[in-house]
Amino acid sequence: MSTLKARIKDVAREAGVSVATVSRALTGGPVSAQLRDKVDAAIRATGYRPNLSARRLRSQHSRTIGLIVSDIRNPFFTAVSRAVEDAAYEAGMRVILCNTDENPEKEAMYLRLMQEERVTGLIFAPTRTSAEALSQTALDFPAVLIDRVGPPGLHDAVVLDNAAAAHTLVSHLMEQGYRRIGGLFGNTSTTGIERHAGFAAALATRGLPAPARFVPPTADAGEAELLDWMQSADRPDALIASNGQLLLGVARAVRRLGLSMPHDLAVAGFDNETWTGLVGPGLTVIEQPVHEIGTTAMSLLFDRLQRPGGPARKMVLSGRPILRGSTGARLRAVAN
Amino acid sequence: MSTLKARIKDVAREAGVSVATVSRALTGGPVSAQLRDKVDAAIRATGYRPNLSARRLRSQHSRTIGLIVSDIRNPFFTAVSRAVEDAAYEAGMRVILCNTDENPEKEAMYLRLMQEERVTGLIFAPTRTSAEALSQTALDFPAVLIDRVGPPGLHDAVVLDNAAAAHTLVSHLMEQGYRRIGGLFGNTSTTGIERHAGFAAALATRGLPAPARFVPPTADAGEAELLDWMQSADRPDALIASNGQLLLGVARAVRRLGLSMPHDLAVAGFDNETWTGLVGPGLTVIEQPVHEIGTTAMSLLFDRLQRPGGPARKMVLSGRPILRGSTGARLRAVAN
DNA sequence: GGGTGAATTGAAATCGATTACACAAACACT
DNA sequence: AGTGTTTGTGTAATCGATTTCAATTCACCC
Repeated sequence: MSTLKARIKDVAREAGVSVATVSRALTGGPVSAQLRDKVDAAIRATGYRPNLSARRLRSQHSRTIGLIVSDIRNPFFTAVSRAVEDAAYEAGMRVILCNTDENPEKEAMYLRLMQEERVTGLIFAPTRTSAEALSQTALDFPAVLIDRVGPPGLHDAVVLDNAAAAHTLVSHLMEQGYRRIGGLFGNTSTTGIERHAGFAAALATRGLPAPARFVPPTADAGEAELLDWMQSADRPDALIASNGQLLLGVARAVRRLGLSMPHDLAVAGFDNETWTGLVGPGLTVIEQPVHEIGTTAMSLLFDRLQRPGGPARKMVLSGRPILRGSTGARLRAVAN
Repeated sequence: MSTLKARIKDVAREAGVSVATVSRALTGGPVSAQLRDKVDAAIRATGYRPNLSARRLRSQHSRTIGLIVSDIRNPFFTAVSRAVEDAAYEAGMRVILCNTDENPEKEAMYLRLMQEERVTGLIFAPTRTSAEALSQTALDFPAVLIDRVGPPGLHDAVVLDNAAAAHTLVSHLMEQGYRRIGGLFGNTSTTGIERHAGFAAALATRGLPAPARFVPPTADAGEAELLDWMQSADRPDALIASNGQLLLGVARAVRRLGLSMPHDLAVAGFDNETWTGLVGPGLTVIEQPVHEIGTTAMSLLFDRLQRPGGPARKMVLSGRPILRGSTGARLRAVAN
């Protein structure tokens, strides 16, 4: 009954055995069935719960994995983190989640925290700046980078085939007849750069210009940028947005300007968030395998823990294009 | 340099002081400036990071708060958890996040985990079943319930004024001329019950029937239920959905049936998720003060930690109605 | 110049568990 | 019967920090 205060020593006294026996009963060591029953009864009687800090200290493994993302409110990271947490708890591990807000200082601080928690491993979506710094910092535990790549060869990684996905979207838009295709990219991560590369490469195949703007990856920034862009001279007639937040901003700007998709502006983007099928004619997007990204990251991490040596592995997953009305076929003369 | 292995003892040797002095330098105890500098230098030289497990074990406080929600992918909980985490890290505390999927067994298991982690406090959104069981279980730490109420007088709580909010939505619909107003409610939490009460009360003021359906709080369940409902005889011409997931399901069903809002069906719901202004004519919703719910819960928790005695406090926050086109004015004869 | 008190410092106890080691009993095999 | 092995158990060391307690220094004040 008197919880909180019961220690293993109390259980041992109650059961009339040594603390070692209680510990063994707890952790599945060799204990006779008879004593095991006594211990179980004593645990129930005392309301004993093991102290995980003591256990971790003595056993020298934390059974904890760290997860550092920019913002858990971003549905992409939410979904990934859910997959990571499920896999972790499944394996009897805890997760420590940290939000960096794309702030390199916070990233550095949380990396220190991970050391202090003696995490077993880390899953990390670094900003561009700290992805580079990551080559300097030696970590005491294996890390798997997700979504964004770091210095090659140093850490395991799970990423989308960003260039290919962007290429797919742009090709689709070109097939639909669009020629003035703009791109809105996040400026804090390597994904923005890679997606821009695919975007530019696709347009280059037809010798088309590739007007691009890099902004902070937030809905507000995306909305403001598009409002500005659509009122400028080089207004595009099709647009790709390099992540869910920017796509949300774009959808807001489109509504605010009273534009209709795809007639006034064709729109395509990344991240098949819950609502993308519901706005306007439906938004064409690249769906990222969010759950697989999380589970794959955990698999890589567990593999690495079992075989610490070995070369870094990079897992490249493909996105799935979901074509909807926002890029709908439009009969138009070859424009421009 | 040699990280991972440096213990406080190594730092002490390197600095030529005792471990006690290093500890005091670390935690801001009384140490002369001279020795403090030496210790700082030794810490840098050794790459020392304190072991939080050891620290927690000895100091007997974990500086950790637990957060148990049903599903972090629900944007409501995502936003609340972000607020909680920010407040916690601000106060130098860690957060342990757990997802229960509305499963009472998982809830019980995670409550045990909280005991084992010796959390300083807990923030918890219980299901209906475990909200009741909560009166039995004595916890070793203060808990603040959020979103959903437990047995009165036992724990601090932060909730929305659910009945009033639902009443507001229904009144608004009645003012718009709707008379066949249905309600779709979640069946796992007390919020569904409270919102249903406000819904029924509002309709009762005009002697109108209050057809209600209770379903699992998921988009799929909401969609399926509405598809069924709209093809039945007692089809409503206005509907309220008691949370964001159900509202999402409703929006999907509306689109799938090719209905137009509000002409074929007026729709109102809870949770002003990012996309609610973008679908159809915009969805009328009650916006919950998600961030305030999180910060208020943390405030209540910290207060409670400082003054352990005292009566349980229940903080009731108001939702903010956001009227949009999905319930837009419609000139119609007094129907039914 | 000696007594008083405050400020630093270190040695050792302690937090609550796991685990190395020793040992006893039971068992198997020549 | 003697030896070796396995199994179960207890004692005590240990993990890496904080904290108690006592000792030392030093300034200050009659």
